[in-house]
Order: sequence, then structure tokens, then C-alpha cells
Amino acid sequence: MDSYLAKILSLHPERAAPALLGCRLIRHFDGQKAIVKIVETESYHESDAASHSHKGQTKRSKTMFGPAGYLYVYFTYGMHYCCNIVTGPAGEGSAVLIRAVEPIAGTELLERNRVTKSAVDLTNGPAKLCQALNIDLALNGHDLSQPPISLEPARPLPASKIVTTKRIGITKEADKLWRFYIKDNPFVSRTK
DNA sequence: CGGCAGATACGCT
DNA sequence: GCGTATCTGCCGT
Repeated sequence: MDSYLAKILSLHPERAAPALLGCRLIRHFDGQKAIVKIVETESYHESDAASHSHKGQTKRSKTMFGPAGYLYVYFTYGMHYCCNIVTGPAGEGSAVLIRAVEPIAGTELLERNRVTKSAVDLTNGPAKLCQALNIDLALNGHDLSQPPISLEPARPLPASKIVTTKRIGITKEADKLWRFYIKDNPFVSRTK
């Protein structure tokens, strides 16, 4: 794996999450590929009561305790999948939730997976992007250096382009400023 | 465009 | 049993 990317992924999720903004996910579909840019992330760590890893390793959270650079996919609300990138050293339960992405190439491949009324609706939420990228539990634990989904680094964004806020949709530890998004990007899920 | 209810099933106590 | 790292549609401005 790219050494710069490996360095980002080795960080504590509070630092890895903003560093992953701008990085790309490449999703292969039958020899064709779609490329998306990560525009919104959240940090989760075992020290944090809102994290699936907080109460120790379980069948669901097992992937979070593995090595960095793997995909952690979970199912929630009876119908939705969300995907995370595992960070930090193996044995530590930490990951970065991908909350929104911007399609860069192969948008038509994503549109096959998800019907929408507007362009931003395709990928401007964690469950939406999983549907568009066709990510489900079968990809839990997938190595992101390999197809059919891989992660590519980007140059770090200037601090002026990164907005830091409270996380969304949680009740515990709701005051932590562990959500990060690219300023003025139209695909960010919720701007206040 | 903003707020709210309903859908729906799995992990964990 | 119960709560959930969400989305959608439907209602009101």
C-alpha cells in the first residue's frame, strides 16, 4: 500500500478522519470503475461511548479491531448499511465513518444502483453512498488495497477547507467535535 | 425547504 | 425486549 496512505491510516481516528477528506474510493463493477471523492467523515474509537467498539470486541465490531486499511460495514435501522475505514493499530477498535462522497467518474454505474431525484441525492449520506456503491455485509473486512473497492490517497487539504462539527445521529458523546467535511462541497450530508 | 413519523431487523442486555 | 453512526415520503409553510 502507498506509504503516505498507510501513514494516514495509522493515525488515531480523530486525526485520520480529516486526513481522509479528498481521498478517493475506486469501485469496480464488471471491469468498469466508478471513482468517488470522500467529502465527509466521522471518527469512532473504543474510548468513545458512541462507538460500536466501546464495549470491546463483538461479532459485529470485530473488523474495527483489525489492522488499518480494511472496510468495516455494518447494518442499521433494519434496512441500511454504512461503511467505515478501519484506522489505528491492530487490536485497537477504531474507524472512520464515510458519511458522504462526490462522484468523480463512472456516475452512471452508481445510478444503476440507486434511483434519485437530484444529483446530490446519489451519495450525500452514509447509507445512500453504500447503496450507490453497492456495499453490503459481503464487503465487511475487505482489504482496501485491492479490487473491487480500493482507496487512493490525495494531497492533504488546507485547514481552511475543512469544517469540524459535532457528529450526526448519535446521542452518546454528542459533544465531541469528531465530524469533518469539505467546506462548501454540495455533497456534504447536512450543513447547518 | 423544514419537521416529523414510519419502516424494519439485527446486535446486545 | 429495546435502541439504533438512516432514509423517505408526507405534511406544513
